Amino acid sequence: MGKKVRETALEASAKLREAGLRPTRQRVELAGLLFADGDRHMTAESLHADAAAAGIQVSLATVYNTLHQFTEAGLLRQVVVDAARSYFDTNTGNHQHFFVEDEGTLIDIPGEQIEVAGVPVPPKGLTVDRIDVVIRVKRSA
Amino acid sequence: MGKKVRETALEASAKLREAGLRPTRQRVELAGLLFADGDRHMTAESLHADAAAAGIQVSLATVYNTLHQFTEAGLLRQVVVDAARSYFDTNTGNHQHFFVEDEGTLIDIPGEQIEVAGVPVPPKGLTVDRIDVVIRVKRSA
DNA sequence: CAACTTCTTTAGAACCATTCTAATTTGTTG
DNA sequence: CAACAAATTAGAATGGTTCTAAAGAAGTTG
Repeated sequence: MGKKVRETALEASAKLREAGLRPTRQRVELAGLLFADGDRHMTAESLHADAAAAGIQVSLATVYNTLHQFTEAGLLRQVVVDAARSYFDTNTGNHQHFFVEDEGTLIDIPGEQIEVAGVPVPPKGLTVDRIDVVIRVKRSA
Repeated sequence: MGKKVRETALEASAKLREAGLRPTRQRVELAGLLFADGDRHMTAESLHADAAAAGIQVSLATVYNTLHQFTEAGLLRQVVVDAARSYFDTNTGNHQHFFVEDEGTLIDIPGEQIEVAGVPVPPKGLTVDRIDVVIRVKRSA
């Protein structure tokens, strides 16, 4: 147990170093929180709250910085589903999402399950960067 | 010419009345601007600017109100592609978008051209509201 | 059309997620 | 450990959006 925590901290440090990010206390601890268990969705606010709950002392500004740096380093993926706030996902692989509009929560749709056909060639001078599929769902009566 | 403008104003008034919205000067003029030519994408700011350029006197607050009312009435569709601002589309039919990230512009992908297969059944208690596909494109070197 | 009710518009304040700033602290390297 | 570069932070600033409360326009009724 104690060992496990230590290991993840070491792993996190290595991961950060590989990504060209200094393994600071805040980054290591946030990485530990983020990549400990399975896939995870979050906003800056929710991560800041979770960190506080886990006893990690980190400012909201650093949470924002970290989310962006992790995203740039390919450790996280940003998910645009809501004009009001930004979501991030620890699952960086090819997958799509359900978005529960009433709750503002995301649910992963694994792997290659969804297939998008008939995508036209983009106009001259443009190349496809990514295809995002969002399935908006509502609580049914 | 004069006649054309008058007609669109009349059409707009009718359309608004049908939607349960009072045909006020602002709403009629904005509708005229929006539904005059073909499909159109906009943000609140851009519509406000276009209105000003067209000599329509309307406050930004009213532009926001109008966009939301038109959307609720099914005259517009909201497109979520950018966490920073909200886009609206006069094309309310079933279609998807290219989003040019460098420019913040949208390009329609007509009709049934795109097909999404393999959508799983949503978790218990949830029903699909809409499926959005966004093809993010970049200016190629 | 007068009187009245209800809905709209509006300027400006308020809001809230996010970014920025400038000063302090921490990590790294020789 | 000294010295420099990079990261963190509190709090201010920003920017899109919403709210507020007051004035104005539209609809209704007699």
